[in-house]
Amino acid sequence: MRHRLKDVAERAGVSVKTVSNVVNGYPHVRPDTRAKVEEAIAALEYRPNLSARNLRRGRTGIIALAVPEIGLPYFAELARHVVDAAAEHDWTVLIDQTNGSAEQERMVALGIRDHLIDGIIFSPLALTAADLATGSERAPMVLLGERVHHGPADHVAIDNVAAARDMTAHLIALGRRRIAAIGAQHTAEGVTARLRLAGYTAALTAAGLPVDETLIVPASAWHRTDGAAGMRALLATGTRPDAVFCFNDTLALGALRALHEAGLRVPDDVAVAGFDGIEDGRFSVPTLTTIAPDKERLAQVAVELLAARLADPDGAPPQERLVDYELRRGESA
Amino acid sequence: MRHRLKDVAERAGVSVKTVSNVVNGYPHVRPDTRAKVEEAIAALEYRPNLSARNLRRGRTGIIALAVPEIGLPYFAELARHVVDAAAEHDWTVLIDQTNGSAEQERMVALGIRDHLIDGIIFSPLALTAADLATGSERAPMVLLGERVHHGPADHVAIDNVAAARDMTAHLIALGRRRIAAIGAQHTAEGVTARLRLAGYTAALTAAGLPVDETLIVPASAWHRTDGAAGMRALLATGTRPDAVFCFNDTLALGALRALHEAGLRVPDDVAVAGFDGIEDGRFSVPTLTTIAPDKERLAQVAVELLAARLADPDGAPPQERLVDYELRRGESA
DNA sequence: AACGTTGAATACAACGTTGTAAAGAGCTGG
DNA sequence: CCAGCTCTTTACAACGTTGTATTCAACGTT
Repeated sequence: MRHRLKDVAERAGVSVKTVSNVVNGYPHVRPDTRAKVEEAIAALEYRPNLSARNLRRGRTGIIALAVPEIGLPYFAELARHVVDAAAEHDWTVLIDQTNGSAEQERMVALGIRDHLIDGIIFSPLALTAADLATGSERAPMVLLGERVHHGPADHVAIDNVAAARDMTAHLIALGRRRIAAIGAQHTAEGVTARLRLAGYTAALTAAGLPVDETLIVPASAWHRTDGAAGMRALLATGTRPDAVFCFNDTLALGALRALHEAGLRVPDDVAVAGFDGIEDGRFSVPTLTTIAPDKERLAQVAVELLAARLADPDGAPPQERLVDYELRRGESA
Repeated sequence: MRHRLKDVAERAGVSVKTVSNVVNGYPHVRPDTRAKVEEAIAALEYRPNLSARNLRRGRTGIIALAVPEIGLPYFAELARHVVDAAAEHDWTVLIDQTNGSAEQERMVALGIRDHLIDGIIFSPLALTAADLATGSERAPMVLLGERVHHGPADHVAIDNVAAARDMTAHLIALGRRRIAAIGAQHTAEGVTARLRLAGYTAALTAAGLPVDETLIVPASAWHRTDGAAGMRALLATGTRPDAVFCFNDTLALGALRALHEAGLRVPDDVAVAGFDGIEDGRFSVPTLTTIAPDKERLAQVAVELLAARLADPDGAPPQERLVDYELRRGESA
């Protein structure tokens, strides 16, 4: 049987509360008492029962990170940084996979698991502000990545429109004129896609270039395979673009693959740009030109916001924070 | 304020226990009573306090998955499958990052966080069987990936030696004779590395080929950057190999990159093989020939073993289970 | 009509912890 | 030597849930 405070107390010859005081670092404990208690703790290998502690304290020390898919490099890298940032607060991170389904995201937003978590960092794919309308009492939430306009929760993101505009402008500056985009989503859900598309068209328009609908390729998901399929579709039309802006890096890696199979050279024949700054892009052949958000900072800010909200639930009105990004040049564009 | 069983009970005009019975699906509840209670639950948006439930039941419904780094594709993909498999048991997965440090792994093994988790699936990098010696009472543990010889816990893995032998034999069958290996680790910790190296040398010996120490390149970590560095080091010696067996896929991707930078063609000049079957390898240029363990099955078996151990802690003696792998041919070898 | 049997609902205690309030111990200064 | 401190330790209750034992009602059987 596992040991409890009571067992430690009996062995040390003190009260249960004194042991609790030692465990929690309460200052007014005589050194010799403390020593006795610590001896007993060590001898019995006592470890607090967190369920009981949580029940009593009303906090669990666990925060959730909800992402579409933990297997995707971007989210995996993000998760790593969130785990690191949360460790600073002695928080444990529980990872929730929503698979990008509105259904599962709604469950997360509704706090199906609240009472188990103190707060949640949520990277929604499909949900809109309306879905997020806070019910009466819910664990504090920080939204990542999307600009859910004036949603009811704190929010951290990069400026997707500006970043997409920058990247497109970069391609234009390289002398490219027929610039395709892969990853458009015309559904209500594709918030990110819409923002990046907006930046793309803005840059084209600013440069006096036409927005050619046939160069805008939709992708329901943003996996490598979708990027490859999109690129193949584009090439199949016969009108070859001289550059492709993919709305994330995995799409871009898929596109690189399809271009390679088609016998086209990157960037000579077609320049390729991505978005997300994942590690893979630094080692692909060719290396990827991409928008690299400061993921570490993103995670830090998210955790900070959550901490503030936890300390004072009704403190400030919902915050909107922007995090820097960098246009990282690789060989692909 | 959040609602409790008591609030629901008052609203429905029944006892607290009756509400609890409804919540838990206890069969002997009259339909009209059940209806009243369910109405109250819905109206108050009642959700059970899991801390209290856990305290009472002695279970938390949470299992931990401890991996070196969640940002690495292999572990990210594995995590995805574990989360899916755990969902079948209504378990939530908490991901622990050990960063491959023996220190942090020991903490996990010692169950620093037990009492919060019902069990743990552990993919150790640095720990040996000795470190894992179970203390008196600890959450059930399933080991992943390494053959910690007759450790005290259940264990799932693929046959690393056989897989490495197969891959090396494959390279030999392609007509390669100077086959390098990247990823060797001569420290006590590198169990996996040692097994894969054993398979490699076994295949060479079986084919009557010499084991050339200068072709065996160590790598302290197995990231892309280490693979690139290893490959460069290999090329710098002046004696070019005609094939490279990298002990995991990220090393291989790094090696591909370094070969590309050196102006060498893959597989014409140098064949490259990896290990792990990560998604990236299907889209790299060239695509990667690799050992692809059945990760989904691996996760399923691990979860099953944990479930069995949880149901009956002292049931069977520690199990050793092997999971199939596949030599997946890509363009690189 | 008394009986056991089954079904439905309840009261109570317990899970292990910590906050509160209060008691005990040891000290200082008058 | 006692009043009035401060420091240390304690008893008790409470967090919200569920298992056990119990009560109460309704039913069919003899």
